[in-house]
Amino acid sequence: MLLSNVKGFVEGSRPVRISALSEATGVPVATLKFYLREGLVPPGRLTAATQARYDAGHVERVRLVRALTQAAGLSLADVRRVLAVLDDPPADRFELLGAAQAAMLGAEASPSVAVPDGDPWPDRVADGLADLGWECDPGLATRLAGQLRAAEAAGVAGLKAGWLAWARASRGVAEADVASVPADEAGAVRQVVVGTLLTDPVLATLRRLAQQVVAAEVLAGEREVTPGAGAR
Amino acid sequence: MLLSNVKGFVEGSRPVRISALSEATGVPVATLKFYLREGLVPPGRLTAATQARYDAGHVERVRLVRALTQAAGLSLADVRRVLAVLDDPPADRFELLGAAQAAMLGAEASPSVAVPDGDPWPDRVADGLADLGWECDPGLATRLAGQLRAAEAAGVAGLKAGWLAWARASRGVAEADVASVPADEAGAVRQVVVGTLLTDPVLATLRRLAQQVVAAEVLAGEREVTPGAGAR
DNA sequence: GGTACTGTTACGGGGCGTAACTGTGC
DNA sequence: GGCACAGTTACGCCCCGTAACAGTAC
Repeated sequence: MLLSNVKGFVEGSRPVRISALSEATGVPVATLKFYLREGLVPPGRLTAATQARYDAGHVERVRLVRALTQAAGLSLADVRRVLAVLDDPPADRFELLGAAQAAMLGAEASPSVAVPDGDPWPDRVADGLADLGWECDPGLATRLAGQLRAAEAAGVAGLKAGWLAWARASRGVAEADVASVPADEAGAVRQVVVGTLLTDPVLATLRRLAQQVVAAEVLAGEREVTPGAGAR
Repeated sequence: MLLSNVKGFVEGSRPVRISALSEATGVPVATLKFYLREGLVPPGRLTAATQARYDAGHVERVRLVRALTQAAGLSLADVRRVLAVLDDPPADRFELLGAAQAAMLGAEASPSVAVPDGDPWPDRVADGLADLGWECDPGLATRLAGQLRAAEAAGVAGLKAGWLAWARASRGVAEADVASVPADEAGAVRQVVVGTLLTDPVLATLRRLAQQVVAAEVLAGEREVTPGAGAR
């Protein structure tokens, strides 16, 4: 579907009917009606009691919903939260990031597995963040501790040392993230929320790619050290 | 639920009945039966036609299934694929990583959004990986291109420069990953598969934490440069 | 013989649409 | 007057369990 220049959306993109909206986005009319019903897409401008028009904003909105559900894997309930922040962005730029992130935290699995009282992870995380000089939202830190605990409980090794290494690497990611945030208010929210959500899968893929590269190097090194010998 | 030391699982953990398995894992009996039916948990050892025993392996298996579904957000179909690899790990250590990763690629959303012919991303990705000196699975590279394309189509900015920065940061993550892989065959598969899946959410959280830290620094810098002025 | 199991079948609820229906406008 | 459209209601599919049941063992 090579769209974006479809019947009636050539450029000036004057308002169109729902069938054209469907063509422009590749989303079935019935599904568009469903999104309208659910309030994920704002209603069209009524030209009569039973006639409505949709504009370029609707096209973008529909595409956004589809991107968040299909590419980022969000549920419609999560999408609703995200859209709420986009539609009503916080005025203060200092609150922006927090609000944007709060909108995402419904997603991402990990239904806040409660951490039992004696668990060492909350302290470890707090200490580690302090060592890094990271001052941040305690809610996120708790979340992190819970995730680490769950992984360890499932038998994952190397977390104690690993998570700090990951944290340092994450700084590099975040620097690229922040550098790409535009100056204008609305654009900033959108970039932070949509950008982060849609590029989380990108990072997952990059991690796997990098694992392949690093593993290949390590294995090559092993071969050199113990030529002719198998693994180990 | 402070478990792991429950009735009958004190240490020697001789085989027990399903109700004890339920108590030990915190999973309802009906759900355990469902998992057994689905083959996600191997059947117990029958002591009579209608009596079975479950051992420590079952406990671990159930916990693993729960961790993968609840903490990592996998569907049961994905869990099934992962378990298949764990149960029958590739013999060659060089194939191990590929097989382990293949088992994960059913998850993570992004249903392989087909990239249209004229799209620049496949070439950009190929060039970028070549510049980095990364030699890796073309399937993953294609996946990456598709994800980047989807993000850009949704209006995310800064990807052209950003993804390379992320790639470099990902190397650091992967080094920590690979360093934690144990020498023995079965343990290695488990660590790669389970470790990666369960710590993807950890990385997402770390990214958000790092965003807060970096953003705070940048905003502090802006304040210094333009004292008294609001956000730019 | 009552209770705790075994395996099986039937049912339920949430999520995400899709199809069908009844108007109204052009 | 035939067709496209608007809004609504009903239905369907998949996923993930849960409840209920019949038949053994202890």
